[in-house]
Amino acid sequence: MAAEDGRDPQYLLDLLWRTRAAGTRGPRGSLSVDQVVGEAVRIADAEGVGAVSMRRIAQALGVTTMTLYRYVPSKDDLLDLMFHMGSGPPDTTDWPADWRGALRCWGRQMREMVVGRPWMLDIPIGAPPFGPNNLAWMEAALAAMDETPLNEGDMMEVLMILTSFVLGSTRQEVSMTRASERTGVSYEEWGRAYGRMLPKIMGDGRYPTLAKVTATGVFENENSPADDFDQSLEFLLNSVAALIRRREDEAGGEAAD
Amino acid sequence: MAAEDGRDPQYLLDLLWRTRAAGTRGPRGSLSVDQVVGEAVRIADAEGVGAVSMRRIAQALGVTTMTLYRYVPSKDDLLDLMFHMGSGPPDTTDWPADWRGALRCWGRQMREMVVGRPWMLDIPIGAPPFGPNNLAWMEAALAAMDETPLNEGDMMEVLMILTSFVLGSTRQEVSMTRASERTGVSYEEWGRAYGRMLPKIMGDGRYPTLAKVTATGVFENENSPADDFDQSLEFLLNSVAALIRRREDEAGGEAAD
DNA sequence: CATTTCCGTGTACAGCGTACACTTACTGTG
DNA sequence: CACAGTAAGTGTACGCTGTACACGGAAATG
Repeated sequence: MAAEDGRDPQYLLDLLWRTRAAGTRGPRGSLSVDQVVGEAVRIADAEGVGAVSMRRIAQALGVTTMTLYRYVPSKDDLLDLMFHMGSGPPDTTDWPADWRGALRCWGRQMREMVVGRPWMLDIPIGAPPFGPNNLAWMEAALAAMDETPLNEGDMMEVLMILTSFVLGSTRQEVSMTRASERTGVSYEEWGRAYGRMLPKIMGDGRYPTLAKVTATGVFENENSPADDFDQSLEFLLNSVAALIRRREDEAGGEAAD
Repeated sequence: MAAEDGRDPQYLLDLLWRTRAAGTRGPRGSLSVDQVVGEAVRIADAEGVGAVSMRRIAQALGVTTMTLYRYVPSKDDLLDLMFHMGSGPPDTTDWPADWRGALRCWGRQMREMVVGRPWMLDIPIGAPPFGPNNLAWMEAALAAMDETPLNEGDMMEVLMILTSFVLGSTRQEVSMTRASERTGVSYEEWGRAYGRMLPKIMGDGRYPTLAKVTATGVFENENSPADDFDQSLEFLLNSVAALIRRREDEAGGEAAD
């Protein structure tokens, strides 16, 4: 059956959306895709994505390894599913009504989610983010901007920029904390190793501006990652505010037309 | 020897910067770290990071597998090195002198680099980006902003936001093109599969805003990825310009003080 | 009941990263 | 020049990975 091929985009989408046909004949399966992916997520939460193996999942589920392939076409697809389902939808219950407050909550919550599940950043990009949860995140951000005079193109652009920023900065943050964990010694040790490197950097004249900037002590700032994140997020929200103001002016001009 | 441990941050930094002690006794090695990493990069360029294995590299270099471990402590570290060296420094020769033009070139060139080496996005984050090439990229952006009234904190923040944006949006772009490649059928097929999905999305009422936005046909826009990127980049540069204007005003106020 | 369908299993294979013990060849020192 | 001392490169081996394939048996339909 061609539809069983994991490479068929339709198949992966069906997997994501639980819309698989599911023939009526024969015995019912004892597991579900959610159980398989859920167990994989549990393992990744506990020991990182490197600890996720088909045998391991199967053992935890009390079945043989090959059984899993009745529910998931391949491990690559399983990883895709883990990414799509591991995120979960945003929790919008306490969000304020104004666009800026809502987007702020959106960004913060997204950061927290990824920081809490850093293995999501390790999953190589397979399919574009078209799962239910990803769409829910998109929906939340778009809904926040719906009341503004931004047009659809604007909204998509802002969404894209915010998403990139959140994932990118979180990625950087995780790389730091992980470097400490992996080497067993913390921030300070890394800082000292880096400090030993700095003279060479300064010395060889290849990075004059960087040398100047580091000399002012920007790297020794003691802000928490969350604070740094918030600050940059406000910067971006300011830009969005400016864009909104521009669109307001345009609308005003049209109305007067 | 403790320093030989790949987990020592100092060791990795030495590897990055080619500052290893290199005892004088005994036979000289026939290879170099650059050769090993270079071959790994060549394989990744040709067949993706998944095709990079120690045996494969060794074979291409005409040595046994275990020989590689004389130059590189582990495959994880090799991947780190690939990331750090695969990027190469930016080419600033044709960049304009004004900050905006320079940052625009910086962003575009960075995108092109990653699009040309998409496997860089597949390497799980190991160490923070403290290699010579990464610092060169930082230096280039900071140098562009050096003439502006931005303070050091501003500059680092802008650098961080721009980097996140470039990597994040490129990541998204690569995920799209790769999904087509992996499934063997192109954009259109994915579009159709997605189109078949859309009614369900519209129907279940969970994504009203998204439904509204997609209905306006934003997704059918035929802009090239590069155009979309440029547009968002300009948006961010506008924000930087606004920040610069604010700092100018502050400086003016101080001067009048 | 007969038949179709498909779940779950067992075995097997090719490939992976790398620990370890070893030979070999080179180099600086006595 | 001879002799350590040192490090380069090799070969073998182990435990792990993802998954192809063939099979037995249970379940639901006609």
